[in-house]
Amino acid sequence: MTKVINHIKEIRLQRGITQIQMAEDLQITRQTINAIENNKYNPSLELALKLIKYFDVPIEKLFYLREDEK
Amino acid sequence: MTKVINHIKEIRLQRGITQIQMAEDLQITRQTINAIENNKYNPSLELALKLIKYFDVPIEKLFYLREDEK
DNA sequence: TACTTATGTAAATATATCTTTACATGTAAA
DNA sequence: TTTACATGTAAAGATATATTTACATAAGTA
Repeated sequence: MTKVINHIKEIRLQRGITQIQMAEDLQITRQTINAIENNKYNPSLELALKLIKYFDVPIEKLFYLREDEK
Repeated sequence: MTKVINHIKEIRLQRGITQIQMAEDLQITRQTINAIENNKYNPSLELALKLIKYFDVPIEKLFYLREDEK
């Protein structure tokens, strides 16, 4: 079973940005950021592309696939 | 308004792969491939990452954001 | 203590993504 | 013409993604 892993929280903290700031910058809700950081669900492709642009990092620094048991 | 543009059909045809072949390789339905190629909806992030891996191209060759009127 | 800020979380709701089944069209080959 | 193959499409249903509103906690500070 394949899962998407994200490193949004680490990168956000490295840069000293709050969830609130991110939510405002990206025009989404803070709860969406929080849910994604805490792996409640994956962002849509559109939001993922915006996140890549926002942090200006190559995609593999933010997201990658992991093969899991079950 | 932001839209996700994809170049899956072009790259698939360049490589001489059918929708049916892709669907089998990626373990999804042919209708999903077709719908994405014809912009009925965007792939999930998980499927987008699998597509990048499948074609072995940088993400910007497959997907990018376009700012649109309305 | 009281106040503020950042974060985690929950429920209800709306919309998006994907599957299954099915039918249609176009093209190329026998 | 008939057959096979690739593609487009539609409806119903399941699950995922995202928003809104609201409440909670922890840490830092006045």
